[in-house]
Amino acid sequence: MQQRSEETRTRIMESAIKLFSNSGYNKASVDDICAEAGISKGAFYHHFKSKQELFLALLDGWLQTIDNAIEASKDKTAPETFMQMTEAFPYIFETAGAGLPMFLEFWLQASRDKKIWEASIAPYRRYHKYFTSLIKKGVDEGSFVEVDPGLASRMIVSTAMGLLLQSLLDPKGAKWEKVARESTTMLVNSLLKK
Amino acid sequence: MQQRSEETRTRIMESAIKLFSNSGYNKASVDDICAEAGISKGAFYHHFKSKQELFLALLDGWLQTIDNAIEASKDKTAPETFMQMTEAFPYIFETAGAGLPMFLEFWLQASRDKKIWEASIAPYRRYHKYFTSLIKKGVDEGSFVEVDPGLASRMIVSTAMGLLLQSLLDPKGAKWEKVARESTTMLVNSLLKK
DNA sequence: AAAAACATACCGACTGGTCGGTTTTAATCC
DNA sequence: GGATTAAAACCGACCAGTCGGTATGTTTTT
Repeated sequence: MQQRSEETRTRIMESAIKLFSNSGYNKASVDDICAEAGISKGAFYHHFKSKQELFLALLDGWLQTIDNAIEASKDKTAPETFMQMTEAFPYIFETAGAGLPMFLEFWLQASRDKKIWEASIAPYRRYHKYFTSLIKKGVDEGSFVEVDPGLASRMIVSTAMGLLLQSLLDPKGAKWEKVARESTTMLVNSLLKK
Repeated sequence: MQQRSEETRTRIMESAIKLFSNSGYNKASVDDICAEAGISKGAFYHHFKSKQELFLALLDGWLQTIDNAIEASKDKTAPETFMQMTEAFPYIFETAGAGLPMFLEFWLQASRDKKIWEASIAPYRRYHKYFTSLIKKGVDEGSFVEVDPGLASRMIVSTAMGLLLQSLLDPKGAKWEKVARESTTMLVNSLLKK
């Protein structure tokens, strides 16, 4: 039965997320990951042909969760979608401490590793397209003022990313969840037609 | 004479910036840095007692340039300062490809290394304070609408950081300099009293 | 000649990855 | 349904190479 195999694979990936987040891609050794997962090196290389492939698998899973979130808000109006996003903020910032360094790790690796870059850039562009069309929809619906949807998309994503980055650097420097909510409100307000 | 010593130290730091940017902190070995600088390992450890200390020195220099820029705009009005910042954008995005991974490296290391974190967090908070007081000044002067200066400061920094991050991931995905200029205009416009 | 600046050879710890062997699993046969 | 078997899953010792850092010696400066 392949259930045990499945479990092992999952344990490897979970351990990797934990260690990559805490120590970074380079510092977290394959041996460390194996120890954390409670398996042997042989098992590791049975499931993943290299450390990089494991990283790619992690990236894939992460992108999948985003895709799912987007899929879930498919048939809502533009403002509704934004409101739903703000509701996710508490959860995001709660879990940010653990997941964010991992996210940054993705970014950094992508800027240096061609393979990883190609695996990242396509979904990233897809998300930008989605956001752009969402804003365009809002403009066409008449609920948003007339802005350049592409530009607004870049700005919103930028604000979100920058906020997350700052919360990572200085978790106790501000009530980040509150800052994020107010920032979104401010952004959406400047977007909404009065 | 200590001029040669000074030169060697500078060469080490320049080589380190180049290699850290291209390969990252971990992958860029001390040997690599020495080879790039055209000096020996002995010379390296004569000038820096460890690899981390070199990194800290780099961070220091980088923060210094920011401090200088702030100092230069000391006695201008708030809107003027913002306009001056937009003028620096072309230069920033031109050199971003080389310097940004290094910047991200700072960030990532800071989130994991207590020593580096302490060296980063103090200046970071200082900059936040500066921005906040700048916006507050603008509000008091009557040129800005009444916003929460702290919140606005976080937002502006976030947008800048997010934009830089995006330009790093996808340099050819947009005309980032233009996006940055328009974003600033949009932000300042929503801040300026009509 | 003293000290600062630099070079070279080297060390122990650790890295990603391999490999031959062992156990577990599940389908097959009697 | 118990024995058989082959493949899948797993183990852990091991390899070649790399790393940051040191010890010791040589050159250059003052």
